[in-house]
Amino acid sequence: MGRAPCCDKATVKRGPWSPEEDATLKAYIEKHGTGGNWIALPHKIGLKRCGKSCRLRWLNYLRPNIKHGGFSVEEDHIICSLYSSIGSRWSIIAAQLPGRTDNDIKNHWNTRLKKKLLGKPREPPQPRCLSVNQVSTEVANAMSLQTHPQTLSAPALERMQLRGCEDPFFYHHPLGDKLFEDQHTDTSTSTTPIDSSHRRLLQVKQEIQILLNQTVQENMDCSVPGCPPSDAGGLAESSFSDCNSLVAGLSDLHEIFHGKEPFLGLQEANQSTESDCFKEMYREKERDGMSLWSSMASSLHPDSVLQEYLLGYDL
DNA sequence: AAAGTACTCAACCGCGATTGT
DNA sequence: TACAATCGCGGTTGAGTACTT
Repeated sequence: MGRAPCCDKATVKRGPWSPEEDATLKAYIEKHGTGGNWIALPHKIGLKRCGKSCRLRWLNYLRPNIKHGGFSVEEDHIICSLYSSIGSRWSIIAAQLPGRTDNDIKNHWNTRLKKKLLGKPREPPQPRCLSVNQVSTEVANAMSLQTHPQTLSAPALERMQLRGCEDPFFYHHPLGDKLFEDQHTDTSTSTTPIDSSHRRLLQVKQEIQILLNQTVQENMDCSVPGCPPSDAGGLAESSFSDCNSLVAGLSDLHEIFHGKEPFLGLQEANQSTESDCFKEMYREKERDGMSLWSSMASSLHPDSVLQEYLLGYDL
C-alpha cells in the first residue's frame, strides 16, 4: 500500500506551465492571496493543475522579486559556506539570499558550485547507518574505516572537502580561494566582492551562532544531572524538534571527526532515534570537552533564519 | 550537418511535519 | 486523541538546449 496521491493524476495537467496558466495563477494570487489552501486553489480558478504544482510554480517562479540565474560571487560564497556548515538545508540557505528560491540554490549547487569546488562528480551515496548484521564487521574494521574517508557518506565527504577541520567557515580555506580565484585578482580596493562577502558571512555566522548556542544551552541544561528527565530522557522536546533537523548534519560531522565507529550502527541495532544519537553526542562532548562541539554550535540560528525566510516569502 | 553527449533547470515525487476537525 | 488533509522540504527526473565529435 503506497501513499494516496494528493490529486488525480489522470485529470491533472503536468509538465511545463503555459503563459496563460501563469497569468491565471499570478492574477488570482495577487488579487486574493492563496487562501491558505493550495489544494483547493486550482479548482477555484479553473486550472487543471495539482495544488502542489501551483504552489511550486508561485514560489519558484511567479512571486514578486524572484531572481533567476546570475548568482553573484557573494551569493556563491554564502551558499558554499552555509552548505559546509549545515549541509543541504536549502530552504535555510535560501532564507539568507533574498529573491532566491531553495530550488534555484539547489540547482546552482548541484550543477555549478559542487563541480567547481570538488572537481568531479559525486560518488554514489553510501548508506548512512549500518545494518544490525553489519555491526560486528564494522567494529572489526573500525580502524580501517577511520582511516579511509571514502567510507563516509557522499554529503559528508563533500562537506569535509569544503570545510577546514578547525575553521568552519571555509573562506579561510584554500578551497575557498579555489572557487573564487578567477574573481579574486583585484585586491587594490577595499570594496571588492570578497570583502563584502566576508562581511555578510560574518553577519550570517553571528546570527546563526546565537540561536544555536541558545538551543544547545537549553538542551544541555535539561540533560545535566539533577534536571528532571523528560519522556525522551532529558532533552526538552520543544526545542528538540529544532535540533532534530540538525542531527543528520551532526552525524556527518561525527563521521568526519570520529570515523564510522559503532555509534551509528548500534543506534540502529538498539532501535534508537536520532534524538538518542544527539544525546549521546552531547554526552561525548561532556566527556571529551572537545572544541568540535563549540564550533558546531556555530552552525545554526533558527530564529533569525526563520525571520529571513518569512521575509523572503512575504505575500 | 548529423549524431552523440553533457548540462541546465523546471517540475515532479514522496515523506515527515503541521494543522484542522 | 485520532485521523485526515495539507504544507513544506529535499531528492530526483527528464525535456530542452548547448556543446563536442
